[in-house]
Amino acid sequence: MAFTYEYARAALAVDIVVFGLDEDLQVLLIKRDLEPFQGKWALPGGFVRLDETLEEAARRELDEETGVSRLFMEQLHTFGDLGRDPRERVVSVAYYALVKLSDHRVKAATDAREAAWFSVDDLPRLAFDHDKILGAALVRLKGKVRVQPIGFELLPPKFTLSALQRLYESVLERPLDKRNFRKKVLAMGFLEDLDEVEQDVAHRAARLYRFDKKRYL
Amino acid sequence: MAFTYEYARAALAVDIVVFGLDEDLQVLLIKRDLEPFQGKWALPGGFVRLDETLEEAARRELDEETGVSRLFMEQLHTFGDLGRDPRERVVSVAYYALVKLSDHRVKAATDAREAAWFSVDDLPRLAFDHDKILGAALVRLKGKVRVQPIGFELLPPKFTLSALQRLYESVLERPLDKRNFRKKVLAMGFLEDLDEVEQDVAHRAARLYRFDKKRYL
DNA sequence: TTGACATGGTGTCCGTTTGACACTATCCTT
DNA sequence: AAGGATAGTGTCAAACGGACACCATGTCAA
Repeated sequence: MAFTYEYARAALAVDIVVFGLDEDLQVLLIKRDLEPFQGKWALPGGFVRLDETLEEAARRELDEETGVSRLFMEQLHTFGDLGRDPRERVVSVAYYALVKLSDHRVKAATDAREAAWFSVDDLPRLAFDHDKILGAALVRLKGKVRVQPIGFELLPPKFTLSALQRLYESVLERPLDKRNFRKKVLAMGFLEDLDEVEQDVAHRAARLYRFDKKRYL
Repeated sequence: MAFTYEYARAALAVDIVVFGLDEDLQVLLIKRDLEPFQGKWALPGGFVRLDETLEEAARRELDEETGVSRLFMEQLHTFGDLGRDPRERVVSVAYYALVKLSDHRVKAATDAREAAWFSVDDLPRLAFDHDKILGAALVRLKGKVRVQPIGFELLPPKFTLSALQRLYESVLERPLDKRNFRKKVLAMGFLEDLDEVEQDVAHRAARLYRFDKKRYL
């Protein structure tokens, strides 16, 4: 089946920058199995179908290519420069997403398509203009984390204040003062103290907290 | 001439929210001369050609439809919901722009296409999902103006501190304290005192200032 | 000419926020 | 029992933000 239009049309794609947290901040990439850029690492993504919204397309492609689903996702920017795809004009709506790595690490690695997590400090050259997209996503994440508590999307349901601080330090790329950090996040009032401590650690166990969405709103 | 593709493609458009400042904050709209929504007011915009970037398309459409050119413009968000255009699937990349109304008021009014400035406090119902786009642009403008001195794009080259304050009050939709405002903007250090005063006013003349881009950077 | 009117221009105080800074507590391991 | 690792805790000073009122200057009209 073919589709014919009076004027030439660009192809419309979505690309997704998926952030996860391990020791440091990670990004999910897939290895391209087709030309162009065959064998290169790229952001997961693909073409938008006519019967799905842009965000639906992003979620579908991400699930198909990496098995990752059910995550926080937001539109980032639309990239439409000429020549960003060597085949033809492709305009790509980029999204960024945050996932709890604990939920998703294995799935991504065992999927048919080769997908892997990379530290943002040690990235390969990416296909297309995906370096640029990833850079924009990092800038956005840094800006966002200052004003909205989106960081919790990256952590398991129960976490320690130290883990939360490491997350913020990874995203902001600078050390934070422990006392000031704790003072501040506790003053925000949307952390619920679970009255539990972590298990099986080789040192004093830290208290566990949970993000209380109701209190945040 | 016709163009044929293996898969169905959405049409790609741009829409532009142009802000100007008069007594209060204004938006530039055009009256649609074709179906759908014939006779309704809408944001200027149109389809993207394959040989131009998204921003080029936005500037071209704006110039064609309203005569407005050479302005500050930034990408806002991409709107791609199903059914937002009753004819077919259209994905629109929205931009917002700021202009000095003094430069542009007449041109827009005398252009062949019916274009007009509307106060943001007194807007008609717009065609398509343009209400939603305009709402998003207002939210963005409010957020942006707090952290970046973009407001100067809306004023003539020489302006008084009162004019600057009225601009901020229009954008933020709340009154600001005169002394605190002056303290703050002068402390920022990118206003150049021109040692001139306004002319032909029926009261004490105010000093004129200029935005000093070098000092800002 | 003078008084009314409209807008310009100026400083202080207080409460909050931010950032710098160091030591003791607890639990596990050897 | 000692050492190692991380948890947890408070104070002070500077910067910032918001509330608040009066005199100055120029035009216009009586």
